[in-house]
Amino acid sequence: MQNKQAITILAALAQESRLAVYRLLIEHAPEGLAASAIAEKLGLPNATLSFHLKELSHAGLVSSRQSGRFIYYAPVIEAMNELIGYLTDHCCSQSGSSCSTAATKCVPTKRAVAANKRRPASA
Amino acid sequence: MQNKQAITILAALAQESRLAVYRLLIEHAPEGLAASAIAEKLGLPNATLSFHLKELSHAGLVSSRQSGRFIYYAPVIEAMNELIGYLTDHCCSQSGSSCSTAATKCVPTKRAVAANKRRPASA
DNA sequence: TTAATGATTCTATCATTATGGAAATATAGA
DNA sequence: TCTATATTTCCATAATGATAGAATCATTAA
Repeated sequence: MQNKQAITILAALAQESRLAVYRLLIEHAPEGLAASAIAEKLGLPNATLSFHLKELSHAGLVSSRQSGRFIYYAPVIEAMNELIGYLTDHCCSQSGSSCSTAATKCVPTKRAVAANKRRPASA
Repeated sequence: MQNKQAITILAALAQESRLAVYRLLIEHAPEGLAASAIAEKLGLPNATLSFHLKELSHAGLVSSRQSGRFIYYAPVIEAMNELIGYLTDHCCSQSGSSCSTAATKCVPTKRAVAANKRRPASA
């Protein structure tokens, strides 16, 4: 992960509405939710939600796929895993001590992967 | 972890200088570094660094301890662990699928804990 | 107490981001 | 086509954040 990319991701999440959107999408991973469903659940105006979804997409935190008149947004788990690595890697490496680090592994089950393939969520 | 706290932490890290400071401190965990050492390594003016260190402290991401004329800053690992949990918990819980999640465990070794006790880094 | 060093606060300026109404752009069904 | 629905873009306003020089505070040694 690059420095700029990490900042983009962190900035994308450092906003109340976007953080709420992301956590909502995490719950609904891997299929995701339509923009209209997100707006309803979070009580956000369409324009505001669209603005925030663009930010999240640009950061690579969510992907989108069109399905009829609906656009489904889903979280990109790998982006989060890379961010966590960027933030926690090399802990204690410059001191006499050391840390035991373990990357977060939020990996969909085989069943979930299959479901995702049936409705792919490409950016 | 509370919503507001997560946003405070994310916003603190979503800035180039602060992210660089944090990652530098992670490398130097658990003892940390003096403000002057951070400023020198990152090429930041004192006033600017002080401003950013205050932000990181306020977010609970770093702690500080005075030692003579130096103030040492060290990362608060537990804050990062809580943030990661806040961002990744309940993944897939609302869909038919499920995720295997694993919290990052950046835990100092016994030896590191002992070293930290000898030079405590209280906020 | 004086001088030197480390660190923070004050202050003004500059830059970025959030908000949401209104208009514009798809898409699907009749 | 025409219409309703889903979503995005445009835009102006408001709010927040970053920067760093200068002044100030804190600590230590002489």
